[in-house]
Amino acid sequence: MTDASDSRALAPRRHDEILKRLAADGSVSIAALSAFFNVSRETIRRDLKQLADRGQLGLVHGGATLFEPTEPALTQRAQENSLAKAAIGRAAAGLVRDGMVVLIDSGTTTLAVAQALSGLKNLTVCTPSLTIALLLCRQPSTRVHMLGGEIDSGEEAAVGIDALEAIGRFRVDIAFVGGGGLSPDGEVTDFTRNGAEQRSRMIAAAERAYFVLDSSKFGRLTPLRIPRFELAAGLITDAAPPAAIGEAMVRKGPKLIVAT
Amino acid sequence: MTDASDSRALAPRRHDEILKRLAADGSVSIAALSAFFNVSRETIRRDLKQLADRGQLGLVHGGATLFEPTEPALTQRAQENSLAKAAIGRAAAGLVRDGMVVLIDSGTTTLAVAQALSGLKNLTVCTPSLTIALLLCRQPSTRVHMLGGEIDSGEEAAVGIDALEAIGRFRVDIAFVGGGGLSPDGEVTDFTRNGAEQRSRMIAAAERAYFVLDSSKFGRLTPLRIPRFELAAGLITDAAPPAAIGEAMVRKGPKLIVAT
DNA sequence: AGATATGTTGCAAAATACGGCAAATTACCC
DNA sequence: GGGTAATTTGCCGTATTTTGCAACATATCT
Repeated sequence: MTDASDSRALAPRRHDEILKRLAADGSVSIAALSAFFNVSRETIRRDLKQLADRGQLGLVHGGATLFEPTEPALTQRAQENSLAKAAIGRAAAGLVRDGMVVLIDSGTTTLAVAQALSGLKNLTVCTPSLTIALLLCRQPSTRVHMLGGEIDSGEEAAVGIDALEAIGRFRVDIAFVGGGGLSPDGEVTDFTRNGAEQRSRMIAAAERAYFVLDSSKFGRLTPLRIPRFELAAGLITDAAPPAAIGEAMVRKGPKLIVAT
Repeated sequence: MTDASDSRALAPRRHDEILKRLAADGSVSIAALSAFFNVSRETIRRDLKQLADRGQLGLVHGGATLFEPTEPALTQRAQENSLAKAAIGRAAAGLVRDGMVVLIDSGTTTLAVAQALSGLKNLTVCTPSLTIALLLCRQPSTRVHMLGGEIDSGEEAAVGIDALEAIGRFRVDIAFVGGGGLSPDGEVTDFTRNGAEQRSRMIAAAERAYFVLDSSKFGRLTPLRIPRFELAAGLITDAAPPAAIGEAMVRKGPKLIVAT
């Protein structure tokens, strides 16, 4: 209207400016933006909503911040469903014998598995998880091999090329692998391409591989299938999944193991 | 009330700042934060509670501290001579600039260096130490690359062939390397063949390499010379070594840097 | 024990989010 | 150029969230 200075271009001009400010400051406020553009708060809110739908920022009360698919912190995730995870850990540890080479994926459920291994002797453990490596290297008579590589700060574990290559160098007796969800058609899926590939290689590297997923993951949809998922020996969980999902998975190969 | 000019503090913005300060100082106080943000103590308390629920910090009376699960042996060693080590850490961090690639060896003195890096941005850090990797991967805008390999349970760090090879893949701006002792003839020495070789490669991989040794190591005799030790740019320590030792070292190449 | 500082809770005020609806602008067709 | 449909934008009322205040319980210090 009366502003006329640069109101010539419409929404896209605002969007560009918003993203610019966001990149500069880390966050933007609706009040400041509406004052700057001489438009109403609702308009800015709609702009932000559009940008949020496109995944270019994250909405918060009063404005927006850089999009961050922040999974909850590891320490908190470890406590959610901790009873179920402990049960899964015990069941998993029951499959391990003294002297085995064990591959343990990153994640909170696998951390519970690691904690349950304390009674065993002469294990060789490979893991990409900093937390698990630290935990187990303090156990006497356990040899730990850390899979190196770039650290994902959310998982606090190595991901990427170096970790992938390192996995291939091991002959593993038994692997415990996490996942992002168990899809309705009975497949374990993951959040990222890297993660899916890494887990796939873990399965391939192990004599026997077990997924460990707590029941909150049932039916959850995450974008990527884990290749060669069906080579896994089984899925260890804390409650029976819906019949349709469980049967679909068992038909593809992996056994279903419900820990109590 | 409405602080017109001041960029209105979105709740998540406060959270970011709180975490930043926490990482920098190790602890934050409610009084200081409420003064800084111009909000009431209750608001800060609610912020801290949320962050604590997410496991991102630990609450204490009057504020919050870094959440530290359980780290026995190593952290205990880190306490010894901690004042000296902190000084060394600060001096070392002063040599680092935003955006550098930093290689940090395992050990308690190097851990102090890692802790002192918190103010810097866009660092890429390589380390064989589980503890340092875990610490720094929680820092925003810091990329961590864990050197993989078999974990030495005393050092809680990767040693051996895999770590040696991984070091060679990096182009490093600056490296901070530990050692077992500073021998009477002015050379840094180590306990094990593997350790000496690993440290040697770290020196070779870096544009500039600095040893970090606290003064308790002066004159200590450990069995193995660190090959190519003289390529290091300097030795950072907390007190001047005996003149004979210091002069012997400086003649071989490395400068002597005494932190205060 | 007394004094000071901190934590906790309930409640009210302010700011913000969300939906519906009308006005203004733009695009489009004839 | 006129007219109509579609989109954008602003305004309003209500629901939700956030924040500050006050009163009281608890902890810490001297």
